[in-house]
Amino acid sequence: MASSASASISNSMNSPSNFSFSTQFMTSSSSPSSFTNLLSGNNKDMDNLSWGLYDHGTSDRFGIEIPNYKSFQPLSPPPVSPSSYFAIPPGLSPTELLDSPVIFPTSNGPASPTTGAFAGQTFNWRGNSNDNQQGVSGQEKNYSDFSFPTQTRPPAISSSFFQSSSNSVTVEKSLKRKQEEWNFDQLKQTDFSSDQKTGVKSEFAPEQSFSSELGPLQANMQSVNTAAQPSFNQYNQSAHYMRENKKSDDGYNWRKYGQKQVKGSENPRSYYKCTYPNCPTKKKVERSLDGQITEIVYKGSHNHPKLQSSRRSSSQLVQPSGGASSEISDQSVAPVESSMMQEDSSISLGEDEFDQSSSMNSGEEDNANEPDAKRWQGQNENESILGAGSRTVREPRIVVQTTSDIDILDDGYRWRKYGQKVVKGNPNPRSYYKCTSVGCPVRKHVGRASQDLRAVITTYEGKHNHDVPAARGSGYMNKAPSITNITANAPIPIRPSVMANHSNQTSYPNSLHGTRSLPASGIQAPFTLEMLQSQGSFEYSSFGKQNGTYMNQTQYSEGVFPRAKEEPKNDSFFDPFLN
DNA sequence: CCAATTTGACCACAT
DNA sequence: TATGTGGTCAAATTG
Repeated sequence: MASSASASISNSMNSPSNFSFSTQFMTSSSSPSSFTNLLSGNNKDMDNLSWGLYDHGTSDRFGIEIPNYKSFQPLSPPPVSPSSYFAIPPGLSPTELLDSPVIFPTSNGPASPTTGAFAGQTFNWRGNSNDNQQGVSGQEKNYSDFSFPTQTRPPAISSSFFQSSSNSVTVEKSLKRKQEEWNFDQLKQTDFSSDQKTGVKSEFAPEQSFSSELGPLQANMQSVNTAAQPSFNQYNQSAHYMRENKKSDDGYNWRKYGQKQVKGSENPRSYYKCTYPNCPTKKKVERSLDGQITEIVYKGSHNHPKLQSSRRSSSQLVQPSGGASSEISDQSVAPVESSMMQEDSSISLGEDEFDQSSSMNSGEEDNANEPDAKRWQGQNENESILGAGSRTVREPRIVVQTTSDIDILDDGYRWRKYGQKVVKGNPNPRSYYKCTSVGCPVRKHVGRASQDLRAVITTYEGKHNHDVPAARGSGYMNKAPSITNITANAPIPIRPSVMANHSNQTSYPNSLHGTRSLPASGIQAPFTLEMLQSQGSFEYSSFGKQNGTYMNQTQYSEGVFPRAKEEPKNDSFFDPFLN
């Protein structure tokens, strides 16, 4: 077959919130379908995925369970307001939108894991108001996080809540590092903060994290509600966080089993294990000198429901049954989570996601950049680096890692890197990968957009002549974890509108398997790296993390949903956005 | 006294 | 193979 190329942009970027395509871009991609693919992959899937993403809803500190979605935020200040991405009527809170059945058909979508419906509540769209706040004062702006509260939405938790919470930032090391490379100035992102919990992703929050992080985020959310809301000073939050963390309000009980000063960071890293019997979940938490959590990385997923009350004492054990009394959401959520979060699956947000997706198996690119992440993250390098600068109170970035091999995960195919090159017009090296399946001609290029390092552009060339390889060992197809991974790869921005139409994708999170199986076969997208790149015009937008997310999704879609092109429906899906 | 945290040592992995 | 780094263990410490 003729090879077709599709390009996806992954979110490596943390871009700020906005994800906008410039008109140019739009136009350039003459074919709607192609564009759609891009978007579709991202958007739809992403959205859906996002739900899937939050594995856990751990919410650490605050006990609020909010799924985090990390979205990547474009480093560069979003030219466009988040709203541009999708407009939400002033009076209407994102949350509402999310909640709206119409918008998010639970059937498909990404219903919130917890509730089964989008938790609009969590939807924190922090728009502008928060943007500033996060605070980041100058250095970095927070990333807008986009979080969905998985759980129930406690009434208390409201959009407002989110906003406040938004302050917290989660930072991924990778991001940080990158940030260092980049100017923070560019970073300014609006935050929508999804990540409350940990904070905001201060540094870069390129990504929005979903998934497991969500849990933490949720926690944050909760905590925020309870405590922080008012002023949301970063510092306050941070302090608050600290306390909360100790409590392990993310809904799970954690036992600290180690602390270490890691190289490259002045911040001590603490290691925690879930106290639930046989639960493999661990998390690493880095705190800045002032006690603020700069980064949280989750590894593995909980194989049990989270504890119920948000404010459980730290010592409290997990209730096996899961449900807890207090929060309805928890119960509802728990099952989802458990299913979603399989042990291996890890979700990473932020660049990690990006990385995974983009780098595919090897994650080489990212890895190269982020050596540190190795173990936990394994191939996924999710680690976030706090830049030194990150210190302003940002919320930590939460990363969920999967223990399983990532390489398979990212798009379901295995890839072998066969080259790397710097192409004209883009200082960033493009890695070249080849499908490892015998006789399969498919290749892909992965590179970062010259304009925004955070943006990862993946171009597929050729069509797979085989099905998606079974996962190694666990087979991502089979395991939930893998799903998780997938999700991880594609943080999904939550866009209500989008979600509505895509039933297919919506289901995504939950039914990744199916999705993946779809097809590998085709590849498709009309976009090529060049196209994208050339388009300097396209921007990620304001959706804050969404952008990142968006990007991720795109990528995700690539691998996972190659056929996007083939499906017209998707196109329609985007129409609204396009307009 | 108990439980949780701290912290130095050890181990595994990558370079 | 040696070295460095991150992650984990487990005794000691603390509340």
